[in-house]
Amino acid sequence: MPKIGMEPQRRAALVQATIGEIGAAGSLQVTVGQIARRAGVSSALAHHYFGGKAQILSAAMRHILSEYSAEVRAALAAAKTPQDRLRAIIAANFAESCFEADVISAWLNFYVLAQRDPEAGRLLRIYQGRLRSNLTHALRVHMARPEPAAEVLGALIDGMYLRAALGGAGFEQGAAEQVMACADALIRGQT
Amino acid sequence: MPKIGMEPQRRAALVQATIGEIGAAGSLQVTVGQIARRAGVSSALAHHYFGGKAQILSAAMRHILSEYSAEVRAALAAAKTPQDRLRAIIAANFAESCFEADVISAWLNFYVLAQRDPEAGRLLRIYQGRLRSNLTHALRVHMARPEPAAEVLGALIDGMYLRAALGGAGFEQGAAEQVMACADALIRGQT
DNA sequence: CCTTTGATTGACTGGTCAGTCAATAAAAAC
DNA sequence: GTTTTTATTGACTGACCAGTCAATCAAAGG
Repeated sequence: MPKIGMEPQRRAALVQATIGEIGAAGSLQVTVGQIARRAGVSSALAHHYFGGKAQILSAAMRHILSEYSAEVRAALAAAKTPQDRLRAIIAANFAESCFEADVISAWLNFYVLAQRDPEAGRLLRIYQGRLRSNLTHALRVHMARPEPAAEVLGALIDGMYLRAALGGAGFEQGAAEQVMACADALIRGQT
Repeated sequence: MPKIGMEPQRRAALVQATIGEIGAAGSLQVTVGQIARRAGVSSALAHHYFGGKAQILSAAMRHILSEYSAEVRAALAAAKTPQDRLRAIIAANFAESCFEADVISAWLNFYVLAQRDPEAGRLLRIYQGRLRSNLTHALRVHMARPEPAAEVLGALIDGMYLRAALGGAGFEQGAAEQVMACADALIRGQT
């Protein structure tokens, strides 16, 4: 019973399924067949809409990054005072929609993909650039030379993701607080 | 002309070739054939000595981790004063033998492997545990409650590796200095 | 109606790769 | 000098998988 206008739904389902499969497998070596099955369609349809596995992966990556962007933008908009902005950014980075097993695993795998696929590298560099810029702005209220601290906090957030990917225990909130504590120390201990 | 006692040499060459291939490909999807060719032997011989691809990967991982351990141990032994220890550990983490394109790439890929292979996860957790322990000890000279700072510095070092894996510019020495600056700030700004 | 268009699939293909095995050859041991 | 051990490989196989294609089905448009 082919209904019309399926494309957007199928695309979304496939993207979601891709993240789920990557998370479950802990690897980019998921077959188009697995992804398609999880999305409830045939692998041929996945190829039909996306063209190839590379495009499916790319779409999944864009989805994660855009969801992340939305989270940060919302947090920034909700920040009452300039001082709030720093905490808002850090909290957004560990919000549920981003800091979740499947997403973290996919995100880690995208770093690997970036070593091979220039497009993936470009996307990741854009993400890093935005994070740096956001942190720099937020830190400027607190310190004269915010750049080094922004760099450190950006790397620290990535490091927390990496450790979360390794599994371990209840990072979920601890991570955000540790990053905030580090931010406080950087502000207080500025040279 | 089969000489005797080749096994150790072949194993070492294959391990080295594995790291090289992973670094070149930016992925664990390197074939046993590629690894073997780089090591100058047939893929059958690689299977003969290691049993399978999983064991080759595991051996490469152990090699990187043990080289890393040696670097840290040497740095710690060379530290004159207790205050030196912290800088020594951080410097060792960014020493040439560890902080090199191929090795970083392989190390990142091992984090991915750890999501699927419990043995890889175990090894990585041992590495993290040692780093935490070393940092905690070194920080105790400077602060009453070193644990949170050690946690943060460990994650920060991992984050720096992750960013180095993404390529970018001359991290090589900048990274170490940024981590040291962060350590100073944590010590100075302790609550 | 009938035809165009979008949705959807099963079946097929060409290529790749981990792992096996029997064979060869040289050193070592007896 | 024969046997054992170690080193080494080419050739094979069984599985898996991305991508293709022709066919089917139903809604929409005329």
